[in-house]
Amino acid sequence: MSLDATLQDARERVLQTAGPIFAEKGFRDTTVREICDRAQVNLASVNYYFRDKEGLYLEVVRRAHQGLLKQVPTPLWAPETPAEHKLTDFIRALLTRMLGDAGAPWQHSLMLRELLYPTHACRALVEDYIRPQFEVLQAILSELLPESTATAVRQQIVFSIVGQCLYYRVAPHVVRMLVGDADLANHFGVEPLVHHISQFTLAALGASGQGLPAGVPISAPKSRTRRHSSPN
Amino acid sequence: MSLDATLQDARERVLQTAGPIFAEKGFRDTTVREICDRAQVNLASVNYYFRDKEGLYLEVVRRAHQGLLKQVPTPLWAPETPAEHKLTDFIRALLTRMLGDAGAPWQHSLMLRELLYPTHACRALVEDYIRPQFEVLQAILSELLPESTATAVRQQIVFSIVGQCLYYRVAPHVVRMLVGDADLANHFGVEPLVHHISQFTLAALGASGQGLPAGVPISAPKSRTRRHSSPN
DNA sequence: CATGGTATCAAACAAGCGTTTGAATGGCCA
DNA sequence: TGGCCATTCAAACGCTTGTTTGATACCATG
Repeated sequence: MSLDATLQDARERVLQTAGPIFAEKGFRDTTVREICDRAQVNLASVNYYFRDKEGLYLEVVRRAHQGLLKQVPTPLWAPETPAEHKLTDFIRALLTRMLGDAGAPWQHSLMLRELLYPTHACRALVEDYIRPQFEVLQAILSELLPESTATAVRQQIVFSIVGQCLYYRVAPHVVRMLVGDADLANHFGVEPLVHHISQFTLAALGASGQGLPAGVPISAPKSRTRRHSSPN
Repeated sequence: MSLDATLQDARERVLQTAGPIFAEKGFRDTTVREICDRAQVNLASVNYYFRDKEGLYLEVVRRAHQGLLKQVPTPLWAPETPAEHKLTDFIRALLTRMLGDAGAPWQHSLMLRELLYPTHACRALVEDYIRPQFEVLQAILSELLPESTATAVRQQIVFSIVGQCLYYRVAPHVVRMLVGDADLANHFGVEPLVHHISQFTLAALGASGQGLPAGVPISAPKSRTRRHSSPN
């Protein structure tokens, strides 16, 4: 009930401290002692505020998941926006979040852990966060594909796009070891990858669907509406 | 005694038991007690044969890695084989190993863990197992692309192909939750995915992927026996 | 038989973990 | 002021973990 209550409450300090640690080390390798040390609260605080370690973890995941939703709202395009443009925007948003120069790197690490080795928090994550984006992308593809295209084929294409982007999140070490340093800097940053994956995907769609213009403008209209609501 | 000679040694039983457990639970969540219970050896065996738990883990990773190399040798095609054909074969091999109806599911789980959260065993894995395949795929692409194509672009395409396949290994839960059960069975098995990813990729490359004969079996692995060095 | 090295075993050890406890603290209202 | 409540704290508890120990069985060799 005071002004911001973020750095005041011990509860809040624990939550904010625990997030990055859980993301980096996973649930099991994270100790409540480390959390409490770094948050400068007493060892018993986790059990006092969150009942037990798992209670804290679930709350952290819930927060991270809310934070992602707030930070990356469903993008809105003007109705006359060409679908190729929307696709490129979508891919840019995806890659930006994955390689995260933005303010949310650890939330995605946590999410990736949940997807690979799901806990109780996984289902809500998929339904609330992943499925909406899955359907946005499907809608974009509907504009680029013949009407007759089967749903399953559209979904295969969605996974092909997401898979291309996710790879750089899953296996950054591999990329770093396989390509030279110079190429890494010049051709594997966010924008070069946006260019490649967009071109690659549009070319694939153009050949399988009806003939589409190959050239796609790679303009960068960052239409980020970043709302800031109360942390509740 | 003559059949395998593997079920005799306690050391061997520990190794074979530990593999799947490490793959499923990770290093930290696996207890030596569970391993020894399931292997029906004494609790002290891990320390007796492998010095400590990490010693056992490294040996397990080394074995898994060797097993993968043996099981999936570099495929050899007849020189006149069209590159599109090779690409489809390569993708089929990749997906088969990923979704593994074959005999090696847990080795890949272990590998995936290493890639995401690397330990000391990661570098060797990349150099010995991943890089060779990376270069095979690059060679195939060289046949499909103009001579003038930059190396970095070829590598981006390699990652686009691998990313598409890897997705079904990384996020099988997500796929299962997002698509209907009927579609899952009909369109997301190995062979439908081979078809989709091949077509998608070839279309992107500008080649006509249509009319390729499907159903080419993966070449049988060459049997190569290798005795491992004495425990020291 | 005696011997020495190898393998197996039950038992215990030491450390780290999550969690609990009970007292101390400090603000708020009657 | 005195009592109530939420919060903080140091300390300890109980359990699981990886690891070590010392005794015991096995077995080929002199």
